[in-house]
Amino acid sequence: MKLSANEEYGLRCLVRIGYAGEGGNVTIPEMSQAEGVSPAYAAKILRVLRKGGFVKAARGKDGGYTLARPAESIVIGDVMDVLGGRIFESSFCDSHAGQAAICTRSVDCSVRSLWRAVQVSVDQVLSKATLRDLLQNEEDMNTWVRAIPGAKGLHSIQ
Amino acid sequence: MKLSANEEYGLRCLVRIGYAGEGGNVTIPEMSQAEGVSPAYAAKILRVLRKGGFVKAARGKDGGYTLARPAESIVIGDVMDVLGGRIFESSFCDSHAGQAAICTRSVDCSVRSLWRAVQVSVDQVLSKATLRDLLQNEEDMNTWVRAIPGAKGLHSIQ
DNA sequence: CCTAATCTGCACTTTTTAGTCAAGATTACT
DNA sequence: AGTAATCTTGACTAAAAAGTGCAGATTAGG
Ligand code: FES
Ligand code: FES
Repeated sequence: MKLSANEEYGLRCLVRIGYAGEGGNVTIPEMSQAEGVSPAYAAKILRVLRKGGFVKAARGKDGGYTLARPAESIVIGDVMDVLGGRIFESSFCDSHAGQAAICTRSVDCSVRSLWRAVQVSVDQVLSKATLRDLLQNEEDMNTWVRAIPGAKGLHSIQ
Repeated sequence: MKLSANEEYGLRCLVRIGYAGEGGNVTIPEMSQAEGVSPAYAAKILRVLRKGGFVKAARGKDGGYTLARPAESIVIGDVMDVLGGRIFESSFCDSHAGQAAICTRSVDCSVRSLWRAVQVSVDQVLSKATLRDLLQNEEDMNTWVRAIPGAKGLHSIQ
């Protein structure tokens, strides 16, 4: 249950494009430099974001990437789904099925229930976060996080 | 942010051993059969659980695996840490640092703040779940999940 | 039309994770 | 002691994810 490289760099690139603001565009060499990844790799990640409909690219001289829509309409949960998939997908239990009583695409599996709970818990945070929320500094972000309704316990973030 | 094979099978094996109850032991061939993985792979996973201190093994004829301590004292969060690591580890931002203003082991990174929030959110569920909780059927488990204090929104689980 | 700056697509290599194999060590039973 | 059932270990192979390379397409500007 770790973040994949795709998720990490993908989100960071998206934030960087968001920073450029309406009309401002960011090129692959710029992002490569800023995030410390190779241009080729940045390009690969950007492709995923583009195919996901979060950014659009302009080719040719003076080209680069821009947000495909306003930052406040880009939900981080959706971005993460595209970049790295979900923790709990029901297909998982089908393909990784065992043979005995529990965990056999069983209608009665407590483990599956737990995964679902974890997924819901994550969604609770990621579905409320938009790119707009990330375009602020860490302190403001922490304030935002503490304000997530129903996310008690997150108060432990300092 | 997907479950790794280690996490999935590891937890399932642990549950299976838990089912055997105090004194009851489960062998590698049995687990292999039940979970639909090869004996060798089951052995590899069990080793992780053993080194993590969750199960203990008895060798020789009539050997097998037993819980190292009572199910209610085995916290699933701890098991997951051993099986697959955590979503947000502060070392991550050091090793994957970029070079520009944001995300450079920066003291001011909103993305990092979000990862922390997600981690806390997951911990909220996994630190409250013990193996005992998993040794019940899915329906009871769902009831348990809904009762997590502060986990509003999890009510959407049906 | 030419050039330089840019994105695009796909195939490739490297690294990590998943999964296998085989030889060895331990124990219960006779 | 001998045998069969069991776990233990480390090295091996296979698959997936991460990361690279390159030839091509697009655009702005002269
Ligand atoms: S059915 Fe998927 S974990 Fe049990
Ligand atoms: S410092 Fe780690 S994501 Fe920004």
